[in-house]
Amino acid sequence: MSVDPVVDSPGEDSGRRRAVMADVAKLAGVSHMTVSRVINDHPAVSSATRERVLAAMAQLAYRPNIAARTLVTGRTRRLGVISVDTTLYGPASMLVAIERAARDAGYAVAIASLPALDRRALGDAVDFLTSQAVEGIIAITPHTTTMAALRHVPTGVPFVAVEGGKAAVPTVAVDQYLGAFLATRHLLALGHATVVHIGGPQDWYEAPERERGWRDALVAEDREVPEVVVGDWSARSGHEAAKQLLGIPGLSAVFVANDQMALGVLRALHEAQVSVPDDISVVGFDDIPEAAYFTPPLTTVRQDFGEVGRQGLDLLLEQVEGAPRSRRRRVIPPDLVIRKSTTVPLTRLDSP
Amino acid sequence: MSVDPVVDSPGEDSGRRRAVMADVAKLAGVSHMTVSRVINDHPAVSSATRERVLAAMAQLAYRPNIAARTLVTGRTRRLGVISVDTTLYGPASMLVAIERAARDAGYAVAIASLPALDRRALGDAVDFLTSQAVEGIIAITPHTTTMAALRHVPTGVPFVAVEGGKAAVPTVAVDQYLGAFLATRHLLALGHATVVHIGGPQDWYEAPERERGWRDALVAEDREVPEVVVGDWSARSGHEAAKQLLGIPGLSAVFVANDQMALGVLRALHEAQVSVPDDISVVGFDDIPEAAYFTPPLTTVRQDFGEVGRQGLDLLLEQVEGAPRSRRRRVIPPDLVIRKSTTVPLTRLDSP
DNA sequence: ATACGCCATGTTCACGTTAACAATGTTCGC
DNA sequence: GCGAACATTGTTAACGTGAACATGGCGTAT
Repeated sequence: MSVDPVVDSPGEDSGRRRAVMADVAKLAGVSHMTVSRVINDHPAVSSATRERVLAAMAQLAYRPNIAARTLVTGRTRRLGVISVDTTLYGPASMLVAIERAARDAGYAVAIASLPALDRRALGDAVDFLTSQAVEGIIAITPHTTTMAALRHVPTGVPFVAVEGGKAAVPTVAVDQYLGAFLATRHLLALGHATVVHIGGPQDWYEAPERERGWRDALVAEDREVPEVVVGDWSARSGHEAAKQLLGIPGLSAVFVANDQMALGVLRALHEAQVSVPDDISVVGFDDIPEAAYFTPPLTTVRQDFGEVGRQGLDLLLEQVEGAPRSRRRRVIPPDLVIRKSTTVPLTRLDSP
Repeated sequence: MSVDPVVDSPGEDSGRRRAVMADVAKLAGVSHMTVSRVINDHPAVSSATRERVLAAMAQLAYRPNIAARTLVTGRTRRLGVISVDTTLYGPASMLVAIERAARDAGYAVAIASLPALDRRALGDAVDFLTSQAVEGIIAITPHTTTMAALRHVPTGVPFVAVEGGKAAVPTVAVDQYLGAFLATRHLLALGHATVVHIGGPQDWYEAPERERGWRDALVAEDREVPEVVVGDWSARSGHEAAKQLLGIPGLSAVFVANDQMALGVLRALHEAQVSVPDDISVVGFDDIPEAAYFTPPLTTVRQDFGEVGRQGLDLLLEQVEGAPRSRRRRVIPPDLVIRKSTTVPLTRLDSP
């Protein structure tokens, strides 16, 4: 329990006041301007002087006052992230990736979570971050409502939406359509006559995209397109949706719009004594970390959320730093991860 | 595709430069000081003047320059959050709760994620946030290593650790010991002779605590204390641990240190044709949203992460705002959530 | 009627930094 | 050896806000 002697080391008068540039200057026997030059790596400082200044800075545990710097330079080097529900795996992953990349690029990240999904909440969040003087904002808002609200964001502050469909602002997103297409084609290639789809809530950008990919894959091979059952992304809703589907005669393959709902589906099928994949094949979407340990391990579509976050930051910095803005929309391809929840349908095994 | 006319409304000369206090003052025909008083709700402003100033502010879309304000007041109203892996459900939930509560209290939140779990990474993160002039820091670091590193945090900046055991700093945490005790006692009460424990990695604060609770519950009823098998929180490790346990004769109840590992356990048991709960009862820890939809729905210990986050913020603000600091450690009680993965053991049914 | 006090507002300054320009000393070319 | 270019350092002035103090006008108590 010894007293910690780190930092906050005594100034000359031990007056406890944080050292400022003038203090360093006095101790090093130079003007404050020379100290500023050392800090900003200005070339016009002799190495002898630089050493003296650095020593003084260390001795006083000097930290630059960023408020003063911001005031005079007009740059805050801060970015804002607006996010819906960072409890979800996707948004959480993107947030982490964004923060890492931002820090590497010398920016700090302030966050604002959305308490609701209406235009008002988005406006408040933008307002809040703007009042924090962020130089740019990344929104993780996979909802059509918030996407629409983006249209009303005050111009002037660089803005990027990740995982948010076609918007009035630059965007980075995983190709949901492609992922759904791949998943469905995988099931058809195994020999399933058609594929039932359990979709997500329609006010999320991903849901209609995934549905479209599924539908097009069926149409491309002239298959019947069954009715879509809609859930709300939760395991609970997947569980209920699956119970509805059990009555369908000949059902052998289900493409579920996310892994949580797929979990609910697996459970419902298990309860109904329906074997997966022998009786029914199931494909999910997202590849959450748990998916590989479902019963059975889930075939699903992996989205590289980290990459989405990094590219989103990249796109934002292009705007912030005024680089020649490249294309306004970047698309990340997903990967189909085949595990144990899909196989050849029984009907096909029966009649070769 | 019409041009958006919102905000950024034209200044008098449409010179595009952001309006400052002086501009508002001129337009309203007052001094900048009166504008400042209106902004800060100073009482000594006549309502007529106030109206005029507010109108001018609206017309110019004036936003106060927080850097200037910070410079003169010395207060940033910013807090920092350091977090391990916000991809995990617990940390993510706490982060959201902290941000909400902070914004409500008028503070902004900057984040710093830890790329590694050593003392160096923690030091860097603290350094980074300090350089951002945060007024306080909350660390979400459930590791004994980072906890130990907290000891070396520079004094002077208020600090709180959430979910981090006994530390050199004020702490808020769920009572892990109690949760484990409740879980184990529940199994014993059902009639199981003893309970096997699959523990978490020992360098996490929670792991030894949960193990201790489990052990004490067994000892309290004079039961045999089996060897602990250790996993790494992942479903994969739970799966492997369970395979090791299958050989144990008479095994009828398992207390797993988190829900993900419990998921792996459920899968391993399923693969081995062992019925849960009929052959073996399983209890998890955390109550992640998916737990209710495992096969079978998982009996587990719920932690109120939101509450931990809020209390953590509360504790931090006590320090920041210099209130009479209350106790330095707050403990949140967990809840046992009984679902379908636990029941009376077969042995007991056999011989009544 | 006058002085006192209070209310509303204005003036001046400081916060800590960087930009712009000024002022040294130093070296090099011819 | 002298002027010009250069390297190094210093001086001054912003940046936009809030604190502290100053000012003026008006009502009221005496």
